[in-house]
Amino acid sequence: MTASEHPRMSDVARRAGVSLSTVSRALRGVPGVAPEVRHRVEQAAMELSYVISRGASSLVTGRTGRIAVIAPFLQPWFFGVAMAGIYSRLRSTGTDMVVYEVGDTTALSSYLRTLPLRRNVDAVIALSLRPADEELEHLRRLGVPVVFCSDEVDGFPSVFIDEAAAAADATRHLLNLGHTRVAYVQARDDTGFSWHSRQRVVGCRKATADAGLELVVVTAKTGIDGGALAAAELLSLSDPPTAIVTETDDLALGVLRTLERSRLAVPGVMSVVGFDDQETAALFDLTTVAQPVYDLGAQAAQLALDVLDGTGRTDTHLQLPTHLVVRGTTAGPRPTSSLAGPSAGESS
Amino acid sequence: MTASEHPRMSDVARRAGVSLSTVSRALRGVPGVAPEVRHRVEQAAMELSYVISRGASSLVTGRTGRIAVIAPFLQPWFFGVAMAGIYSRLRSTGTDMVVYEVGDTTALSSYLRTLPLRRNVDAVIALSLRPADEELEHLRRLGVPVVFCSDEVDGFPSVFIDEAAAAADATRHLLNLGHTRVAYVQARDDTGFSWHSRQRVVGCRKATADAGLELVVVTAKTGIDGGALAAAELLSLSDPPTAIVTETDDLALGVLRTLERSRLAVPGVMSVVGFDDQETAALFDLTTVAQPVYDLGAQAAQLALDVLDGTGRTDTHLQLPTHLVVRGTTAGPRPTSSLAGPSAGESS
DNA sequence: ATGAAAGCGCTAACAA
DNA sequence: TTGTTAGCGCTTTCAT
Repeated sequence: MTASEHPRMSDVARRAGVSLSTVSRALRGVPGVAPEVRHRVEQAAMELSYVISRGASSLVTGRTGRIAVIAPFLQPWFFGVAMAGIYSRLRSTGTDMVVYEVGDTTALSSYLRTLPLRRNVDAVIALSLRPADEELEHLRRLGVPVVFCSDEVDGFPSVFIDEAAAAADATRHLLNLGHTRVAYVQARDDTGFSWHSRQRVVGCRKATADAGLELVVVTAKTGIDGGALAAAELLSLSDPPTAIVTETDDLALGVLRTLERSRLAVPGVMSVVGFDDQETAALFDLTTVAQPVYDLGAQAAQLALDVLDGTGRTDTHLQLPTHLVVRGTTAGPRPTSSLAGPSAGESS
Repeated sequence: MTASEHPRMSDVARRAGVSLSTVSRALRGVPGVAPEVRHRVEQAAMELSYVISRGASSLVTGRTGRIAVIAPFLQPWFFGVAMAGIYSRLRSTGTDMVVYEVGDTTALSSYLRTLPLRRNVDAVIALSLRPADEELEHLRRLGVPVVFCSDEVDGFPSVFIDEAAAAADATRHLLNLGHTRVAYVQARDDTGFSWHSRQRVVGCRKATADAGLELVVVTAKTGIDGGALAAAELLSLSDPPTAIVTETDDLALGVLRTLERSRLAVPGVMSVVGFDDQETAALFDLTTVAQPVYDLGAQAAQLALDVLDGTGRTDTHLQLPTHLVVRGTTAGPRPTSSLAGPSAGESS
């Protein structure tokens, strides 16, 4: 893409028989250009297949027309969906989306430290990512436009769900069904426990506490395999639970796998609730908490856009609704709640 | 991120007591700077938290330090994994990744048409996307650096698998098991049939033809639901197949769902083979063709990088290996191959 | 409504 | 080895 081959604004100016600044004005659609002239300029630009060099204009305007999305991972379901949501809003304004993966804490902080200085983007959307407090303080002081998506952060525009309440809903569903021994599978990755993670246990614990019960918590690596291991751990307890809530659908799928391999009927012997409601949840007939991930992304993008055009305020906190989707993996506990009994193998 | 607040190169120059160009040279690490001076400059830059404005330098160098990834969708498994692969290579060179979703043909061609003119990126990686022939010709003439990932295109660097051979492998596996009525579920989205799609049927058809058999082909919308519908269609045939190959794992999952709801044993009554080997394939014990998606992305990124630094050639075609992963959804057909018993056609 | 001129922050000759 | 001088392609006062 050798720069020399592209027509420049002066080429358009010459062809339209006007000055450089007139072309600039005409093409940007600012008022103060005679309609006839504007048309001539557009014509010329079209004939030359002229497209403006954003780099050059951002050098003077200070705006890049780009927004960064930073995420701990690129691969998991959540991020793909959220990005699709973000992109949907961005595309309509012609804003480009540049993506960074900041898997571990050091990558994140090093990104954030150089952020205000690299004028590579106009704003940042942090996807399910919470920087350390001192980083946040630093960003706040600098007044850097960062929008948090799927996390609520003081002093920054944020879009999120009520994690604790959603998790509590799921737990209460189980409690109302009559379960008295409920376990929670918490995910931890290399970054430690995410914000989600911490909020969701709190919600579950509150729900069980309100019922005068205790919550059994085990931690697991993220993903299906992590869930499978966690379930094995729970099953080896001296007094196993009769219901399991997991932090994500992936974990629930793993739990289901272990259960099936152990020939423990679901929901006969064990009830399972996930979180996310991704496509596979329906496939497995998994009861789960649905969260509007696409919208989370779209709204975050909107907030970022608002901040950029001055419409936005840093204290916009947007909470999106979740709802429990009850499917076939939850039911009341068996009268005799021992895990001993024989049980039919369940579906594949 | 107001530009005025950032320290500029001249600030560093003043602080280090050297000239602008010395700072430029020192910071870029080009030879011809006294070690002592270089150190002083780096020191000054650090103290000021100076970070270079890429926009300004790309204005003069003509290089943006950015690569575009264009994909038809952002959400599906394949794209997340491929992007993670791309990113892994890009990050090490400090190249930014800007992502565009060009779902339909018009979005794609309008992107490609303005591409050479918008100097926003140094190169483009097209993910599982094949432009129309005239677009390709146009790009070839312009000499635009485009790398095709998961597709083989003449005159452009490409990274891909042997789609036809992989699909043929899957089919032969079934044939060797003794199946004589094999069906293929082909995916079609709004863009029509992708390149994959066309290649994979060819492979299946060749395999069956070589065995003197016919291949039953049905088309389906992409995704789990599409697969479920396709399976229903196949089950309602007067002479249903005993084995089904699908274009993707997602489709296979849908097929499995319909089969399960129809109470048709897998692989007892029906064998199923997917394509991709994503995480859920193992969960469902699905026999499938594994393709190295992450590597596909990483290699494509490498080719793009190579083209940029002059190392690359436009005729680099890289074929990556696939392999059939045999799991539990495939077995020989039953002796009496009629689909007796509870029969076809249930949906949701 | 239009044009001329002065940069935006950097790199790349060219001198020294 | 270092500094000086032009621009890169635009936007933006300030005149006209």
